[in-house]
This record gives sequence, structure tokens and C-alpha cells, in this order.
Amino acid sequence: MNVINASPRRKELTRLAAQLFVQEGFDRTTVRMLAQEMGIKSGSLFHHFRDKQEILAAVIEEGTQNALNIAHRALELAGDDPDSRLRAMARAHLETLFTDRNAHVVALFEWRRLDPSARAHLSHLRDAYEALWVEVIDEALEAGLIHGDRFLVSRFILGALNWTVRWYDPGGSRSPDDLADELVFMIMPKTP
Amino acid sequence: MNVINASPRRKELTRLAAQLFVQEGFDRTTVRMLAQEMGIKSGSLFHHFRDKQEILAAVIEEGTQNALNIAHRALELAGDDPDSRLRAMARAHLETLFTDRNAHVVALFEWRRLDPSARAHLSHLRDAYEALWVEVIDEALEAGLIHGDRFLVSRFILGALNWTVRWYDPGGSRSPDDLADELVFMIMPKTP
DNA sequence: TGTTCACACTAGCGCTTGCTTGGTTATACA
DNA sequence: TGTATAACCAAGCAAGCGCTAGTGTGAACA
Repeated sequence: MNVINASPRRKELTRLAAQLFVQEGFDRTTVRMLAQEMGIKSGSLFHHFRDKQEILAAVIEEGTQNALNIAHRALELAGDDPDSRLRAMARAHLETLFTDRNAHVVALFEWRRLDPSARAHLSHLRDAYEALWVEVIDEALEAGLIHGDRFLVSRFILGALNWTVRWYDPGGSRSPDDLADELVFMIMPKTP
Repeated sequence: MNVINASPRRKELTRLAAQLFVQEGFDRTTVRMLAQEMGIKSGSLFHHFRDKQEILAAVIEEGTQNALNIAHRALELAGDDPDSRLRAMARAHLETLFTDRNAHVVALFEWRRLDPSARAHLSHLRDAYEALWVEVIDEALEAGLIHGDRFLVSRFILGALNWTVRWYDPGGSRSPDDLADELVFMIMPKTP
């Protein structure tokens, strides 16, 4: 089952939905609120989406697909050096996290609201993304740049990065790239 | 406004509520579900709590208060060495996170559902807890054990630790203490 | 010119929600 | 024995929920 956002109209509606889902949470966002934000009546909403569930799936698919694309591109540009690959991956993660912030916050915190079939489909996308991380971290471990268990290290790094959505202020003095570099510096202080 | 859990009965009800809030999320947990889990009828619930909001506040207060107690005790036992204080704090964090797991998951992910007055009251508790962290991290920075910006370092560490509730399996081979030590090792590999 | 189709509307159905009301029961204390 | 109190129940209200049915409308295409 593919939930792709074919029409530009639907893509725009999905963007608006993501914003409301972040503001209010999925459960507290009613179809009437969604419709009003979109400038239509609540009944008309079901011309574009089969049900409320499908809107959620569309939001999350959009965000995850973008994350995957950005990470792939970043790794292609980064070359072979494990150090710069790790840094590139951290930067890419925060880049997508804050350009598609709404979609990612929904993906991170409303995942459990997905029904089983949508979850199965989207799990593949997410797994593909995490596989990139594991690869880069393995390289850094082998090169002796960082230390510890590969599984734990990747969880800790992703946790630290994902948690930034709870406190980071994009309007502040620090750029997302600064943040990424600081994290890499923290776990890998001796850049040779 | 104090929301303390005076009676043992209410304390038990709060514990049950925490479990349901984790399982279903606050919004999807109905007062009828709560009552059934407690073995009473939905109307009777409002004898113990003014409204659904107050149950949420009670859950979060319980968890945060415990975290604060445990951290204080851990720091008293840890002595003066910045290294062991940082380690003790990380261990204490994961200890409370997994002994009061339900309450903490609710505190972390349903915080926004609190109404303003409850939030104001509970913010103080949370701030007191985070102040302990900032103190310990400052000491470790001054001692040269870890590197980076004090604000960012504390956010990254807390993020990595809090995110463990999303993937850590208490039934597995690793103890929470192992986890804490691994994180400290990752950011502070050269124990002198 | 007639037909189709995307998109929107109005109206409301069936159900669930948090919470209230008025009354009952068991236990403790005077 | 009489009274207070904590804990509970049965019944239901008003509001809000996701979603459906049936209809109207303007642009695109034959």
C-alpha cells in the first residue's frame, strides 16, 4: 500500500496537517481543525484522504523519504574518510530534522498512532535510514575514532540528535551544523 | 497547588494510571478505561481526583520527586571525584528511569498535556533535577574530563539517556548501570 | 454542446467523551 | 446507638468526535 503524495494540492495539505499535528498532537487534532486550516469544510477533507489515519501516514512518509534522500546525498559528497562521513551524517540528520521539523516531530512522537499496515510500510523506510547510520558508525569504530559497542553508540548518538527537537531554537545563534559538530567533537575530541 | 498523593489508595491508583497512560497515551486513555483498570466505576474515579488532568499531574509529580530523591542520594554517596560523580549521576538517571519507567515515560512524552497551573508547579521540580546535572557536568568540564559547551553537553547527555526508554529492553543482558557506564565511556574514554 | 471529473458544500448520523448528580454502603468514632 | 466520612454505584447529560450521503459547480475534454 503506497501512500504517496502525488498531487501538489495533497502535498500542501499534508504540510498543513503536519503543523497542526505538532501543535496539538495527533489525537487532539480534529478533522474539523484540519479542514479549517486548509480553508475547506470537514467533509471535503475526505476527498483527499481516505481517513484521518492516512493523513498521518502521508506526513510521516514525506518526512522519512526526505531524510533518506538527504542522507544519501550527503554521504556521496563526503568521500571515504570515516571522520568526515560521520560528521556529514550528523549534519544531514540535523538538517532534515529542522527543515522538515514538523514531519519529523510527528514521525518521532506519533509513530504509535499509525495502524499496523501503514507502520509496516513505513518501517522499511526508517530501517533503510538507520542502516546508513550503522554503516557510518561501524567505519568510525574500525578506524578507532570512537569507542564502545556499535549498537549502543548508534543508539546514544541518535538519541542525542533526536532529542534536540525538544530544546533547540533554530532562531538562536547556533546553526544545526554547529550542533552536529559539537556532538561529534564531544565523542571524538582528538581530530588527528 | 499541591497535588500530593497522600493516601496509599490514591498512590496505587496513580500507579495504575501511569501504566495505562504509557500503554495508550494520555488522550486515548478514557476515564472508563482507568476506572476498569482500578476495579471501580468511572463515576467513582472523581472521588479521588478532581478531573483527568489531576491524574496526569499526580503521575508526573510522583516520578519526578523520586528522580530527585534518588539523584540526591547518589551524589551524597559518590564523594568529591568529578569522574565518579558524573558516573553516579548517569547511573541514578537510568535507575529511576527504569524503576519508575511508566511515570517517567509519561513525564517525558505527555508533558504538554498538563494545564498551565500544574505545569508551573512541576517545572520547579524538574528544574531542581536538571540543576544537579548542570552542576556535575560543570565539575567534569573544569576537571578536563569532557569537552565542549556546558549547555550543549548536558542536553546531549540527557537526550541520549532519555531516549533509552525507546529502545532499551530491561529483560536483556545489559543492566542500566552497564548502559550508564558505556555512555560515560563514550564521551570520556581516557579514565586516568 | 454534452459529458466527465476534481473539488467543494450542507447536513447530520451514530457513537464516545469527560464529567455530574443523587443516592447507597461499609467502617470508624462519639 | 447515632453520626460522620470515605468510597462507591447507576444513570445520564452536553459536547464533540470521525465519517458518510447526497448535491452543486466550474474547468477540461469529446
